[in-house]
Amino acid sequence: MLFELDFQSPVPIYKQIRDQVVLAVAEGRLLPGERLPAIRTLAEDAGVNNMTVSKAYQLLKSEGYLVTDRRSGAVVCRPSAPAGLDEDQMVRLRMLAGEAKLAGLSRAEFEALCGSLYHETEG
Amino acid sequence: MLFELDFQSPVPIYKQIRDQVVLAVAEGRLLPGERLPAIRTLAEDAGVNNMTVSKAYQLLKSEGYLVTDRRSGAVVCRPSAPAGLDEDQMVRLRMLAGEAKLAGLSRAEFEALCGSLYHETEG
Amino acid sequence: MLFELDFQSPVPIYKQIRDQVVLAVAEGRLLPGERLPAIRTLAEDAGVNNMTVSKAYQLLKSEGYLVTDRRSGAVVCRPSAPAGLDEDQMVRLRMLAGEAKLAGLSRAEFEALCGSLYHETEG
Amino acid sequence: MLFELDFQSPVPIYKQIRDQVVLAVAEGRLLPGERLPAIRTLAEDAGVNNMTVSKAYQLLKSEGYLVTDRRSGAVVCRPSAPAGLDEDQMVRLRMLAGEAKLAGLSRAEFEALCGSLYHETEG
DNA sequence: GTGGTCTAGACCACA
DNA sequence: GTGGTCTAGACCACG
Repeated sequence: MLFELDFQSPVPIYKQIRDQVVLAVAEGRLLPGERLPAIRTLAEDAGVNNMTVSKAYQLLKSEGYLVTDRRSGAVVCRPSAPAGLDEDQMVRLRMLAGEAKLAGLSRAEFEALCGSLYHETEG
Repeated sequence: MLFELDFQSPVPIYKQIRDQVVLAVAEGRLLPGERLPAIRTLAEDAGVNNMTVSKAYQLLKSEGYLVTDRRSGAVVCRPSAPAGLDEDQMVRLRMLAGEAKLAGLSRAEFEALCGSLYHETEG
Repeated sequence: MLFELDFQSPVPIYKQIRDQVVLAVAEGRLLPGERLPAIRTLAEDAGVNNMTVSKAYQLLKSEGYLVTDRRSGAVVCRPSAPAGLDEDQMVRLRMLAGEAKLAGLSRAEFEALCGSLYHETEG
Repeated sequence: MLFELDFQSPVPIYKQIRDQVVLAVAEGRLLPGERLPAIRTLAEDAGVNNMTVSKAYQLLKSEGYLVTDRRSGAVVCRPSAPAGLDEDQMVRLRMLAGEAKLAGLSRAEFEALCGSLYHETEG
């Protein structure tokens, strides 16, 4: 099963789905060209509303991680024009850098940690 | 002025305040022991409600970035026992590592970026 | 009716709500997995503001007595990893032990009293 | 030094002073007939406002733990007519019994804990 | 429907 | 002066 949803999390469910798809792609568990389950299927499996899954898929589409083909449904794809992190992502990363510093990590430790997390995603 | 709030942002205002305080501490613009503005003062300056600021301060307190002295109000402090990133922070960082990868950054580039953001906070 | 609030009490209303929920759980009047009334419902029934109830619920959540399921609202739960009394609770108990002694109770009487109060909560 | 005040505690300072006097009496560190420091002295030593100490002393007086003699100042005394715990104390103890139960303590464990805390105060 | 957030006031306890 | 609490509304995100 691809998804582990936490209904008690403050993170919206559609966001959790989106996040887990992105991670799966980054880690190579989901390959470009591969099909995602149909909305109804996934919704039933995960015990959530169709609308919730639909929202997640639309978000993924708008971010370029997904294309919907009329015949084959939702298909994974890596962003066509990778252009570095966008502003929102930079803000989040900067925030984490600050928190890491206050949490006692040195710059080297923080870099190493980031690298190892990137590596993990090598799958 | 310490705070720049974006009232259009989906990020709650109390969270924006919290974030900016944390960043300010990390960047050395706010020193441990320094006093934060009184709730009412900040609320008026920023044009938001007292309770919004109050909520931000309580969040900061619960995270250990702030203590409220019964005599002198809100005082900045670095977490007494820095213990690395917590689980939530790790999840956020891991997510960013994945997104960075899909955005076309190499591991080295990502590490360098993280390092530079950490460095920025050296203030 | 689950709640009896005393608006004259110096104890904040949100704290009273929190206390009564905890007691109800301890006494078995509220079972793990059971739903608590919706914030608005409870607020209206009790004649208090939504935010007051909301604050009580958030406090209960932070203490692990409550989880809010994104689909079905507030659900009671016993702390997953019961780990004895925390420091604050120990301080309060120690204070009471001292007061009991000064109130003329012998050690045996105090123990018996504590036991009987625990027993009451067997519900 | 008799007092250790925590200015960052949510417990009011006057209440902390009152609590520590009561504990000291219960533990025998303060004996009936003994004099407490003058308000001004204590206030200066502890770095708090005269009013704060005064409030604590008045509270202690109203509870019967203290009498003020025009010549000798504030004098410790055990309550003249020990009459068991009052209603407020019972409520607090009952609350703790419930919390102890939810924290995983058995009735026997709770009783033993209460007993040991009482014993500690034997000093 | 749910909880989360916010406003524009207010009162109180504390120091 | 400070923070803590509360009210009576409101809007939004989520499912």
